[in-house]
Amino acid sequence: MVDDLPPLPPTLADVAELAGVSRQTVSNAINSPGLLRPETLARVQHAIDSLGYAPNRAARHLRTGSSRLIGLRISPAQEYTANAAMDRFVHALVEASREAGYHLLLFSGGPTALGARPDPLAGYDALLRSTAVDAFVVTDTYLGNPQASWLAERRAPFVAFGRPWDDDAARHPWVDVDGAAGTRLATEHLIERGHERIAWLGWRADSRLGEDRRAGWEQTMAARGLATDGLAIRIEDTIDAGWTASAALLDSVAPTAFVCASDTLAVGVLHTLVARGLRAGPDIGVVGFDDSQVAQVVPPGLTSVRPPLEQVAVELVRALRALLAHEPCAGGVLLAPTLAVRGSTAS
Amino acid sequence: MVDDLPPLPPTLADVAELAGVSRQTVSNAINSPGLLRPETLARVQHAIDSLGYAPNRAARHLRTGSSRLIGLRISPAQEYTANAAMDRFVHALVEASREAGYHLLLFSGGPTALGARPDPLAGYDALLRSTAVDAFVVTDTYLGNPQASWLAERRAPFVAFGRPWDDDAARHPWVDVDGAAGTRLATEHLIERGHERIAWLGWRADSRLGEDRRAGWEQTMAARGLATDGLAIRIEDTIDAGWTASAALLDSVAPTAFVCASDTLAVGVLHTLVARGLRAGPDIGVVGFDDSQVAQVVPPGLTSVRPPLEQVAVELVRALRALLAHEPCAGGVLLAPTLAVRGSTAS
DNA sequence: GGAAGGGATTCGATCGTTCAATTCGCGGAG
DNA sequence: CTCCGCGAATTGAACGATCGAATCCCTTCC
Repeated sequence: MVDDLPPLPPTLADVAELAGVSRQTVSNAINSPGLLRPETLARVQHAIDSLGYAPNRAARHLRTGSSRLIGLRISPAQEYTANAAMDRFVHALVEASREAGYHLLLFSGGPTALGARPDPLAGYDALLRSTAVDAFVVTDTYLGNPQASWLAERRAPFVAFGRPWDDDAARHPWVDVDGAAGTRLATEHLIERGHERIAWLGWRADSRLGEDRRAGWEQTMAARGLATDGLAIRIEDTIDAGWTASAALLDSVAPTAFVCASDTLAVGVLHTLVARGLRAGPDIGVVGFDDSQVAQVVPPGLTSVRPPLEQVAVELVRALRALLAHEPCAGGVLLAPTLAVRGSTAS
Repeated sequence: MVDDLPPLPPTLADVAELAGVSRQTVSNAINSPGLLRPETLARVQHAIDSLGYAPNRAARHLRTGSSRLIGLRISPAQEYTANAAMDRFVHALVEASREAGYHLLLFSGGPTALGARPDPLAGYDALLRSTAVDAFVVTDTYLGNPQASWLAERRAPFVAFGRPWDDDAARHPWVDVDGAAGTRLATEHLIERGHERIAWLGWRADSRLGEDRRAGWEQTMAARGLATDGLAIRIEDTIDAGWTASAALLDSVAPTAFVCASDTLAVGVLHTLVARGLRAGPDIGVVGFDDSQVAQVVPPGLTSVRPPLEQVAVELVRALRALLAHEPCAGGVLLAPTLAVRGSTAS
């Protein structure tokens, strides 16, 4: 039995020979076509096409020092929450990267299984030292981002999805979604529907991200002259916490609507309503944050703040290209979310 | 202002000089430590550690021909469905690959924007010819997989998640989830809870995947001597279709439970129940398929067949390693799902 | 004592591309 | 007629690792 291997891909030299030019000329045809005489270019192009030539990435990477790969660390999918935004974001990032001639390299946080502290830096270091990627996209900067400062310290190129909340000295480019603007949209939407007692379900006060979103609710309420006393509560980001807290609020201050820091919390509210025989929408308004798949499909549809992830991805890649081209750092970009209106705020 | 660049990473030669050995000895220390005398190995190791050396992936790739990268094409996240399994799967695959010393390279299907047919092969070809990846994981083989036969034709190494339903000549390794076993679990679970009129909500008959899942329901019903006449319906995989179809079934044959080919369809059933004031669980049993985040969090919790994606990923990587080591193809692997029981089948 | 053996280490070439420097060819200016 | 200048194409070296073959050194055996 003959174990015929796949044919070896053609190289620059093969193309050069076929076209009757030198290797370098073929290289130029690909990288700086303007240097060639039109007739030569055509001849080389024809040779490239007929051989099905594509530059060997390894050789190019070795010579130029650029792998045209962007590193993205993904954390385990959180089950039993509604935080599935990663899916949409990853795809948007793949698409934006492709248009810039980059691919995405995924890696995980190392041995999370057992016997190891969950080192947030594992993986970054190895990829950096082996020159596997040109840059990183860092996503979970809201956790006091040790990654960002660590990467900055090593002068590793990276762009963050999320503001450097805690670190005033941070000088890296970032892209973020304006959480306050999102909850402002949500609150105004509810007020327009006639609600006045609008509760806030948010995270612990040490979450800067959570406080940002809370501010949008608070500002809007104040601007409309609506009271907020006792209407805000800070809890963990789980369905059960949202469930318990919303039940307690209904019993104490009797809000007619909830603005939530996440879809997960909003789903907790939906559970309370179902348990009490109340209808989301006509009886109690509910707005989530993230526009997860859950928000889109859960009956009767959860109105939710939708982060413009496609736009975020485009801006991240734009910043990355500037960074890699050693252009001056343009600072941060703040993008406005939209509101996806569904049944949970219908009357 | 000094634009101090990141320091150049150390090379084999640097380590060799520090340790007082040749380049090749350092290379051996990394790739075949058994060849070195223990004392030499220790000396080299110390030099490696103190310099923070890691092999340059580009150089290694160029020389060995292996990029230690696995290509995975991701399609746009389908919104307004409950098919978020990709998230869990991608992470499981990243993790399994990491343990085998591989990383995942994500790519998309090319210019899906406008003016282009959605070529399912775009991306594969470019990566293959530029030797960017060692192999592919192909996931959407249920679509009559042109990828599989195309890749096989080019002798490109790949492993499929999904059986080669239509192609008897297919000789590539694959891993799949036993859909019939899953719906068997679901149907038996409902029968144990006292249900006898159990409906099937599935896909069009030309979906082999859907017919596989349907078979599990049908076999189980037959084995228990339960009638299935008029209880099965074949529709598209959308919430609206599931909604409409389940409403029609309730009016015509009045089933007490639904087994669905997907969580998306099951969510459609939930919508019907909410609209009619019926409770999922006590009134009507509902079982989905995929164990998506939606199933996990939607009130009152959707019982769902859970594909063992972590196990699938491990088997895929195992098959990939065998393939790349030119070991004989071990054929396919069929894995049994489990049932995640939740409120939608409670009494 | 010398040859044979074998484990440890070294040397030179090579993977496919791009960079830097050079050569070639041609037209116009001196 | 020579020389300069410029665009177009070529040549040789280098990126950092691994492969194959050669070399060294030390032990063992006759």
